[in-house]
Amino acid sequence: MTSPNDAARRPRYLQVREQLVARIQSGAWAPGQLIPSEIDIAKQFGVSQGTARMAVTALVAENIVTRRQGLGTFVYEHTREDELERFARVFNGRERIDADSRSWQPVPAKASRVERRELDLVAGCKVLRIRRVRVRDDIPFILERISLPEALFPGLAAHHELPDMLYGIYQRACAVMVVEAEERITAVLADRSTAKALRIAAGTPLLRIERVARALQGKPVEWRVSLCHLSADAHYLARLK
Amino acid sequence: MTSPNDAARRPRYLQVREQLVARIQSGAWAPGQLIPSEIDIAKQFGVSQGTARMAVTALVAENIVTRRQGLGTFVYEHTREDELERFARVFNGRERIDADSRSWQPVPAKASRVERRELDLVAGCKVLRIRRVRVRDDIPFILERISLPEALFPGLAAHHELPDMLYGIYQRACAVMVVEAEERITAVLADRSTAKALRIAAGTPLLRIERVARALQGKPVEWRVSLCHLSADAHYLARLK
DNA sequence: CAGTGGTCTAGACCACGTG
DNA sequence: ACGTGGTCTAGACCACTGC
Repeated sequence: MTSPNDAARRPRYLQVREQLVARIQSGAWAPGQLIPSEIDIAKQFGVSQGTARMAVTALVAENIVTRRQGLGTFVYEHTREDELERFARVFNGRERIDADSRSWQPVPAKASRVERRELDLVAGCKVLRIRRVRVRDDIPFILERISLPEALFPGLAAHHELPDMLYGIYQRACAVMVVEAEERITAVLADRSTAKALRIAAGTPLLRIERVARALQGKPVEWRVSLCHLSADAHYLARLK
Repeated sequence: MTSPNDAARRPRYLQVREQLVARIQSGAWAPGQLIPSEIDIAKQFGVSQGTARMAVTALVAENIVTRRQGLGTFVYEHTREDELERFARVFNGRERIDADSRSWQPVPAKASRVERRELDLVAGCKVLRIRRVRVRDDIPFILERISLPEALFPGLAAHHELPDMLYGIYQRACAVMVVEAEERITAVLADRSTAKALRIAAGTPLLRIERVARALQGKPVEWRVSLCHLSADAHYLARLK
């Protein structure tokens, strides 16, 4: 049954979707937590199971929620494996490269012009900066600079040793759920300091990957620039559909 | 009602999906053609509209078919705009770069070892090779080698001038529908002949993009290697979800 | 076993594009 | 006005998981 004075004529299932997002965003439903069954959702919102299901399906498509048959539907939780699968696009032959990383402690600073633009911040905002080298079999191959809006990541500066995959930390320690990212890729030559950090010759061609990661509502929450020295048959893999 | 002796217990909607794919693959429904309405499909296969709809939804997700509200559902047709949107990932600032191309006529040849591996061909198979330079404002910026299994592209060698976007031609002239692709990306230095073709200095860093495009059933139908000279704020854009 | 998501039905009405 | 896809209902049974 559709109510007579329908709010802006938005489909019911999208309205339900929005309410569900709100509960997740508010933290009422924590990462990894079981959310109500489709039938319960239907009852709570006064819609049929089919409509509740459409709402949940939308969330699944956005990676906000995960369905497990026979178990239930859970708030998406970043795991190491998951983050590798979704966000680590550098491969060695057919194998995904998983790296270790050696990072400096996050450093607070006033956001630069570029940081303000990429992270959608106003003048005067502060950021946390992380620098690190990612290694594979003790061989450094990615030099990385990461910037985060300080306001969204309270307490992160206290972390001394950060893991290689960060989005689990963002989610658990700071309640920031990364749901998508864009990467802009170019080819550059290693300058002297980069070459030194990666233990290669200056002038070696590198892949420069600039990523902006976004949370719910498309809010940019991380800007990172990675300089990658790809050996032999290593490459960045993109899927086009 | 589900029949008692259900074929391999595959969901009905997937069985319907398969039948629809078969009709498209056979050419019974041509590119751009209107396919039967969901209600007609439901009647033809003896299922409800909901089930027919699930089958069509699966095809939409695979880019095999396109829904247009109020009009109907159509077999996917590669247009220039569409191919740009889906497959041209090189941008200049926020704008997608659309190029012109100057191509040599396709040349038949015996498939090399690499071509056999990438295109999944047996020894002795032949390929068509296309070489071209893609230009923007009369400035060459991509040098490209393309290999196609000759068996799938009869008559293509007769084409003298090929457009920059090829998948429309593949589809209309050769009934090959590209539905997905993978790109492996690395950074390389321009060698002498590449530098000459792109009118740049040898040793300039280039983006090397190696693409395998696939048709229905995951069959590889095109292998291409692009060497891209990206100026100023040009870049390759990847979306991660 | 009970409860979940996954599939499926047989309807209904709405929103949209074309004639 | 008509036919399309888009939304929605109120059921049903199946397949899977954990207890």
